[in-house]
Amino acid sequence: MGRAPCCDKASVKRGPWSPEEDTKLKEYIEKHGTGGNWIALPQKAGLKRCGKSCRLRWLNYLRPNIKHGEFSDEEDRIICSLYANIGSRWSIIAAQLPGRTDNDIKNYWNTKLKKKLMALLPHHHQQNPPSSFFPYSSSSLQTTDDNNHHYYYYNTSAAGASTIPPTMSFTAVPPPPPSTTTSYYYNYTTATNTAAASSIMSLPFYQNQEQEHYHTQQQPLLISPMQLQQYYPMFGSEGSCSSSDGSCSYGGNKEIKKEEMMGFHHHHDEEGVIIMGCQGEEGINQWTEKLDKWLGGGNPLDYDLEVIKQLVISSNDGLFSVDENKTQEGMMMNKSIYKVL
DNA sequence: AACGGAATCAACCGCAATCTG
DNA sequence: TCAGATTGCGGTTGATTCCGT
Repeated sequence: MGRAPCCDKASVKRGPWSPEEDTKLKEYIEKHGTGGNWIALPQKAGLKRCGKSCRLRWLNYLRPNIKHGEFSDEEDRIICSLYANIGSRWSIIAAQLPGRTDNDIKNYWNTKLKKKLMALLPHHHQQNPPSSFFPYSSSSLQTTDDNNHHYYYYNTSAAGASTIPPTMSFTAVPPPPPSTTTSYYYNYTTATNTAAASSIMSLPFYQNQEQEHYHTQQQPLLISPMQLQQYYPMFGSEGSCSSSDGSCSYGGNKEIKKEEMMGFHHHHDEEGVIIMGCQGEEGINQWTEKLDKWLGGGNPLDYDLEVIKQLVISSNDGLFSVDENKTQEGMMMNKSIYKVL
């Protein structure tokens, strides 16, 4: 037996709501509540509408304290930061924006905010977008900066998670190393639960346009450890680093001695990627110092802008032509990277 | 003024999760 | 425990408005 339709489509009204229908629905709910049963509500309220339609109309338009109109810069920042961390889970994002509905935010993102961010992108990115499915798939991302430096990323978030996963991580993968060298990756672990995720809302996500081209080949495009500690206090992972010669190289041209990695939490994940982390003020300071040494500094706030840009251009929504060859190339690159670990 | 394409956004659709008897 | 009912969500559609020519 198939699923019963939620209502008889032939006998219910569809399309835009009239002011009279709005009034009926509003008055009924204000007087009786929803009764926990949207399916039965339209009949009780004297509406020839599907229960689903009533629910949508109430939640998106009629309920009290709905905010309409322009989104503020702060709201933009919140949306972008959350999108960068949890993807297109509009209901969760909407929960952080009082008065905004998931539908509103979704529409705003798809029609305006995404384009706004795209406008900040370097031209070549728009012409040759990298392929990825950040943040909830296990796939690679390749991109190229203005100096024709190549970057490879690997997202280690759980694929297909229906709720915020216990941990989310994003690993920046430097360019493939020479075949004889062990590669070094580093990783930032983020939110542990919805409460932690909600703290993302104040995460600064971008700086002005002038700052967007700062990075060099040695700088993965991520938020800084300082930011991480500020917003994700639980940051850190456990384990130990081991490799055949006790050292790791970064980007194929920077050797990181095993001793230098001591003092940080580090381990290989199931894919063989070295995950590093730190805890406490001292750990953060050490981490920052090491990163400066390993990576050559840079403005940490710019990391977010790049992450969000990658999200925008990788949304795979048909706005951009995805080069399948590059996708495959990126995947193969990552596989080859794992092999040398 | 007329037309066509782009932009906007309310509403719908289908699926998965959750609830309930 | 299970099947059907209901809810909630994200993707998509299509009517309307806007804007450039």
